[in-house]
Amino acid sequence: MEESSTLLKARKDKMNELKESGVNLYPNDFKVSNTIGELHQFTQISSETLGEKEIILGEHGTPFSVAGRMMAVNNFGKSSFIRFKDRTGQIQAYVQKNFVGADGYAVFKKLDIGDFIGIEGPLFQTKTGEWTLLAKNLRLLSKSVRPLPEKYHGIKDPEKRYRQRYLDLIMNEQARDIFIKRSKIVSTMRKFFEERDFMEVETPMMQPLPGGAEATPFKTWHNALGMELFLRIAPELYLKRLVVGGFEKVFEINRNFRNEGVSTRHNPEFTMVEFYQAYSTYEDLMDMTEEMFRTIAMEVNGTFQVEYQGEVIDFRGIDNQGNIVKEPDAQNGGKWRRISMIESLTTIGGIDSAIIGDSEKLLEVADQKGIKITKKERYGKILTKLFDALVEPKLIQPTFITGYPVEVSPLSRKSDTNPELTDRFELFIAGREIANGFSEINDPADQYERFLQQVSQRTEGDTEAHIMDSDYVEALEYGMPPTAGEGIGIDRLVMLLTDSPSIREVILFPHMKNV
RNA sequence: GGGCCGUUAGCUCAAUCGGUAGAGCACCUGACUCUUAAUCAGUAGGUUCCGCGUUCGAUUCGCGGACGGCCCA
Repeated sequence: MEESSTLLKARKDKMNELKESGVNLYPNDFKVSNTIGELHQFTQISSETLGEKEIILGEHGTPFSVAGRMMAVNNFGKSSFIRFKDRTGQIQAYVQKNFVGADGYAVFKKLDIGDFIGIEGPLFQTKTGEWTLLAKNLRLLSKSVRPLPEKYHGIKDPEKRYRQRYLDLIMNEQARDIFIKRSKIVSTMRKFFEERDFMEVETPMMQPLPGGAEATPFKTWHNALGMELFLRIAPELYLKRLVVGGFEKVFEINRNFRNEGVSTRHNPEFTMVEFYQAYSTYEDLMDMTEEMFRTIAMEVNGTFQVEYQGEVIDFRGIDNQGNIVKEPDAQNGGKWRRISMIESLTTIGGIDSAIIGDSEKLLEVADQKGIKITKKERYGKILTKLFDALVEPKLIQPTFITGYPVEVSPLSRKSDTNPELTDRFELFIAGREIANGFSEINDPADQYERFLQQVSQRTEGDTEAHIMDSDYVEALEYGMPPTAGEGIGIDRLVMLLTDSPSIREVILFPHMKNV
């Protein structure tokens, strides 16, 4: 309220006049009978059954009682058209001195765009046929002191839109739609898990040892316990402790925190779903992921295809003959492409299959192509970095990459056929990683060895390598059923399904520097 | 972290070669009882992101900084 402009002053003057004439600026006793969306439904019915020009009443034969924010006014002296909106939509109202009375109209004329109002009255059609709420009574429900952005151009400055997201939501329909869709995506996903007998759980966001991913954590401090805590980088190790405990199907949808830079694809806090299912493998999860994405796409967009930044992404998949399944349902669709990392490097990344097993030669290729890999990296890391640079950006249609090297997969079960590789996949869509899943290590001795390897990588300078979690190894020693688990980046999924180029468009309050 | 671009009225944007900073919407006053980016007349509104420098004179040129956007790492 410290800001003093002529605009604010003008509004406050009018506010004071209203107050002095006995108007409560912030009453709390107005009862709403219908949303604006419901009014539009009424008008559709009445146009068919009653014909035009009929004045229609609410369900019980009484006038409607509707509330919303005033967005525009066309004033004609003794009558005015206004537009106002609630969460379900916008409608026009007609305010006429004859109906609301001289005093009521005088109050109305002191209101501003942005004020919340309540209107009681029936619906009628104007000359142009537009169904309009006829104000028999109009009340101020909440005063807006600051002027809204311009009605036609709205608010565009991205910085302002993110810092003052409420203005973005008031003015920009597209912004609203993205977050409505986001909510629907999450609820559809939740329903998907519940229908399959998964149980939703919440595990610690503050952890004494950060684990379950390779990332730098945020640190914090617990005063009473006198101990350092880390904001979690993943819930993985806690969720698997729950599988040990007998919760055989669990999922958690929540925030993770990674202490890294911000970009169009990274926000320091982001939302993931992680889920674990006993007695299944990473291959089962690939099937389930296809079904889940189809279910969500259909529920949210009404189609199995989505256009993302000019590319049509197709979730339908292919049948046994290699043809796109023309009319799948969510369950009975085709499979997405599944290809091993090594195969993808030769067929998509263009690396000669003769040198794919030779670290030295691979480093030469990396150097030629300007991909920075330090000379002492192990084979598995070299493959992964080449993959990131040469293959990942080309994976536009949904593609599962399998056969991840052991070195980069410290929590994934080793393949029975090749102990250098793991039973793991990552899902790529539109050139970016969107999910990561694998059969879990449940041999405590193997897990212990993997942690040891990570610890030695850490001492060699890899600050993101995993740290030893002996408490977790102990949990495995009690026995964990054979299990597969997966994580899906919700923000990236929302970006995909809403055609958003930046992660900031799908996070309500993206992280910004202090001004 | 690096490169490029941006920051001007509440909002969306102009401002020629360095010469008194403008428009539309919003606001305010007035007219108008079917408008819908209403219309008409009038009024008012500025730390040109911040600092330093060059210059008779800086929104404009230079340097430094803040914040943001895009790209790269």
